[in-house]
Amino acid sequence: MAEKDTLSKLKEQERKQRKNLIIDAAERVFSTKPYDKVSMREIAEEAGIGTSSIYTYFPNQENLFLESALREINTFTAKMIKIKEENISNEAKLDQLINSFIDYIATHESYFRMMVLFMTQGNLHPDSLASLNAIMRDVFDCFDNFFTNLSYKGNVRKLSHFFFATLNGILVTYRKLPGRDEKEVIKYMKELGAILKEMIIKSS
Amino acid sequence: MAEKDTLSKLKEQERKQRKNLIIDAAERVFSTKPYDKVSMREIAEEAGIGTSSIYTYFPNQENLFLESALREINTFTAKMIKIKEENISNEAKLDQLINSFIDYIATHESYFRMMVLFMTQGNLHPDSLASLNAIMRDVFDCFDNFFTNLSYKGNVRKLSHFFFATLNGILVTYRKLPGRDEKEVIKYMKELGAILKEMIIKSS
DNA sequence: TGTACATCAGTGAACGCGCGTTCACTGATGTAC
DNA sequence: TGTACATCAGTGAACGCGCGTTCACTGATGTAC
Repeated sequence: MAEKDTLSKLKEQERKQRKNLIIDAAERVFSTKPYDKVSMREIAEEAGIGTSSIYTYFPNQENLFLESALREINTFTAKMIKIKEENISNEAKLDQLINSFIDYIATHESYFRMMVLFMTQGNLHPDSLASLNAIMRDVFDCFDNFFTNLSYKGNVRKLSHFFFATLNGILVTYRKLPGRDEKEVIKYMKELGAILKEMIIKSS
Repeated sequence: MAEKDTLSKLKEQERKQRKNLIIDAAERVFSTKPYDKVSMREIAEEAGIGTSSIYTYFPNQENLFLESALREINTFTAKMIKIKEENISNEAKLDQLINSFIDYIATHESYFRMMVLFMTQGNLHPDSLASLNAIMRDVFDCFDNFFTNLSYKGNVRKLSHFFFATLNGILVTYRKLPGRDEKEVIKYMKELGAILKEMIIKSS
């Protein structure tokens, strides 16, 4: 009985590892083009497996994309927590948070676009939606914490929503500026982020 | 000679009218589903013509979608100019501007999503890109005007960019809130818009 | 007025493509005796 | 140790679908004489 349990646990672990290998491959593909141009065939090829093998680990495309996005969001949350624990002023933390967000999303655009899609579209499978909401709650809790430390006087959660929306908006709106290269674009996005910071500091 | 000219002018007008009829049909279809689920066949059916007839007036799908979006943006710009000319305080104007933007976009979601796509994707035909940029310049000029009247002390165009990004972000991010109906969503988006207003007023 | 011809918006059917997904099958590995 | 069997991850080929677009053609309208 106990042996059987550990055996099935091992199998379960193996399964998770292989899922992760596929997600790794997906991540590599996503970094080269917008998510909606990415096909199951391409991810399979990058992972070095047959296309149909993906379906041994993921029931369908939505699920693979979502699990991939969730892993990515978790990575970012970890980054945020690190910033929170740094030994610098709260204002400097806010500054770092904004700039990290911009840097991170700008280099992980597919995930960002995917998340926007998931949030906007609303056709997600209920389970998927629940996972996504749970992870987003973590992100917002993290934001809340920042603003509470800044002793913001209004509704903290609402400010977090506003904060998130503004950063999303900056990224969505100015990702491609005609005639400017990536570096310049990111620089400009950070300038807009600085306006956000100033406004929040003034409101605190 | 003169007759030929007027004749060809008439033809040109007719052509424009028919293009507009197709765009009308497209608008109706776009109001029922996200733009990326809309097909040429569907627009043709709504317009009561054969699918291939669309190609008499538009070279391809991108062009039809873009012209449709441009017409829509112009409508909104006209709305903004109307607000600007109202006989109310500058703060009230800002308030109206934000709320109109949210109302308008929330009920013209396809166009909004399309615009986001056009701006984010950057694969547009150069001519299309030029048209889009021209129209966006008008929009930003309009915003600039508002903020100049508020005697904003910083870089006005940059504030316009920030303003636009934030509104976009609010719309993109909170369009579908799980468990809330459309009315509640719009109300919440306006609450977030109010935060934006407060912050801008404080910065002026 | 009547006739032959030109123009051109509009058409339905078909083309070619890429996609997500399924399915019958393979072959390596583990298990039982 | 050897043999028969079970399991199951992995596979390539195929299915079915919907799409944007093209193309040869039609038929109404206008023009020339």
